[in-house]
Amino acid sequence: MFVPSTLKDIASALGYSTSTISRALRDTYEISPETKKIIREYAQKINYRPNPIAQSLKERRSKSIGVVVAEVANHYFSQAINGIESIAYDRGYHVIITQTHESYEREKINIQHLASRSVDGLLISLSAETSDTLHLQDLHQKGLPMVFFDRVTEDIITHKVIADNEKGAFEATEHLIHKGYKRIAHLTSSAHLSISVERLDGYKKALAKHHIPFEEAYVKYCPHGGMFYQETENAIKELMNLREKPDAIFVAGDRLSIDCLMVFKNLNIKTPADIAITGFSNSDVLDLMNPSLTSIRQPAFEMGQIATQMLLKVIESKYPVYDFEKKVLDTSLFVR
Amino acid sequence: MFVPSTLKDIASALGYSTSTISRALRDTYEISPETKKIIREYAQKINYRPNPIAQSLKERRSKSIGVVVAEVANHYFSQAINGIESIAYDRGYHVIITQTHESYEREKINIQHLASRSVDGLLISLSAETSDTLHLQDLHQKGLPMVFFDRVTEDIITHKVIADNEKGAFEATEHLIHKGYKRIAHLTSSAHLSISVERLDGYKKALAKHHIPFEEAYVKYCPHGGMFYQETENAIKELMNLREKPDAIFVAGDRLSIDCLMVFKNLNIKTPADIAITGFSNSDVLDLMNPSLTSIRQPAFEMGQIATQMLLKVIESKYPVYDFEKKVLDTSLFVR
DNA sequence: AATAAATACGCAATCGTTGCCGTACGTACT
DNA sequence: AGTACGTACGGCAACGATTGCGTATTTATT
Repeated sequence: MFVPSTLKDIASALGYSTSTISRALRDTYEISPETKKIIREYAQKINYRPNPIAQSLKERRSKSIGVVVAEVANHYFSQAINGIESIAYDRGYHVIITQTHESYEREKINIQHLASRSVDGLLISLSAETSDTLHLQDLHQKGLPMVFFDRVTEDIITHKVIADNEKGAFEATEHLIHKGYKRIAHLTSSAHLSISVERLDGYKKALAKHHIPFEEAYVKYCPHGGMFYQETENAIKELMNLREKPDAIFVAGDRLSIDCLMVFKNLNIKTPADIAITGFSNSDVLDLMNPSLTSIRQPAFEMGQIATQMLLKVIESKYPVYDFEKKVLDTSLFVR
Repeated sequence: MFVPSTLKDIASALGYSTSTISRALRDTYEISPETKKIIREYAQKINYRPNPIAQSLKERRSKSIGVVVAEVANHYFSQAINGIESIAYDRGYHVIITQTHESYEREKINIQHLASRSVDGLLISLSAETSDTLHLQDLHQKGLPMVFFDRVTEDIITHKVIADNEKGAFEATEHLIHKGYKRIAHLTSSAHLSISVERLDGYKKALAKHHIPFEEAYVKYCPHGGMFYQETENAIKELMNLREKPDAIFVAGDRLSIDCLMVFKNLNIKTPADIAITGFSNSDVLDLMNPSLTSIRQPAFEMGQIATQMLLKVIESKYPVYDFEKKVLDTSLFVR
């Protein structure tokens, strides 16, 4: 079986105590240079690595951070993860990624697992199904550092990183208005997600600015964030069956936008002839898509980086942190 | 700071020894039902969770498996990961995902980290840059269970799961031949990757079957597996600058296929007018793409599942395993 | 020469959990 | 009454690494 060598192995091989080995390898001043040399060369030879499990137990930290996202197949999240890793690896932290697949239950399980596994902190983007955050409040109040990104909650006072969703949504909607569309629908994720609220606000503000009345019937929610294709298709069908059919739609989510294009294709809805569309998406293949999608892109990589920097600051702070920040990054509109 | 409660806390609160607490919670027969009840209720009340770090140290296993893939943004890999998780979670294992971004150095670091972090086993798909596998042979011979999927190596005798790459490549190439193309190029990842070799074989066989001579100049390699856009663009440019320009191209990789379409778009190469294309891809948005891509799809989810089942079988085997299997799954051709 | 200080290392406890061994008390049997 | 066994629990060591404290030996200081 797989059994790596330990300090004790080196100690008995070389005739020193484990303390001496440990100190030699950690370069403590009390060990003579010659002894250090002997020990280090031997350790090198047998390719000794300290057991991180034992270190975690001793030092009560694991030098690892847990990440909770909806799904890695989502371009926004995979880019954010790359940002997270870019910082974490540099600082000597390991990254443990978990997916909720937009399920509240899965989110609870994953977070519980990560917490009990002694991650030093958590980077969280809430699942679409999550409306109450008691499972997180509990951990937070016990002192587990956490930073939210993208899908945040007001229930927990900590660092947060989001895109300027309201502005992004405003621009996307206004873009449709400028193109001459007047009956603009809005397809979004579940209602309790922060991004849904903010993007709805931006949508409403754009309508208001241009004196277009807001129609409740034009707003469709997908409680599972588009995890089920049928959810999206039903929403679109309902919109298309309205007496006053919308002539455009603003979609508030990466997966949702793509799914929407799928629905259009399957239902043979032409765009922009039947209905025009803009949507949030970080996909890097949008340029290849037909129909094309004018998109709002979030700075996912930077968001991951900033969230990680914030988290590490809290983790490595010697004193409890009470001063938290909500960082809002700009979005960009790509007209296609 | 975040400090969860321990057996000792319960013990001193209730006046028992830690051994008794431990046994009561693990439902050992030597503890009286009444004592068990008291202890369990208290544990429930304070929401006690055993510390997995301590358990790992004691039991010399972590109930977690490490996954090494090129990048999660690749649809093939994200689907495989979903398959991996679906099995692992059911069996009580945690999944730690790492990305190589096709870098050999990163692969070494990640694997070393996972191994020393006491994962119970490894699911590996090699990076495009990896040509020697000494870092893995070492761990394997020390007894760390590992299963390869997709990008495998012959250097290590263990379970492997791959798609029928040769057949997939054969079908993709033959599809182009049936369409009437005769000068068929082949764009592939780095030459030492198993999938590259197998797909090249399939390509050659299809040519041979239809008496089309194999042209070395028609085969272009991307040593970094398409991680750099320029690599792909240069390869395409070289093909298009040949005296006898190819009239079709078979692309052997998910990322590469998409990148190829990008290059076509950027260089204003029309397909199929200028050049026809087929490629390996597990993207689920291919139907939305323009130009469209006839694709060979691998059963990624199943591959992840099977690899995980194999790995768990080795991990949980009481005796050393010497009988290994190479499972080959069928691919499917989607004509677009 | 006597004392102080520096050098170089070992011992043992600790992190949280588990498991082997021991034992006090009670019950049953010959 | 004496032996045997079962019940219900406690003590202790161990997993691997770290660290405060102790100490033997050498070197420096007055």
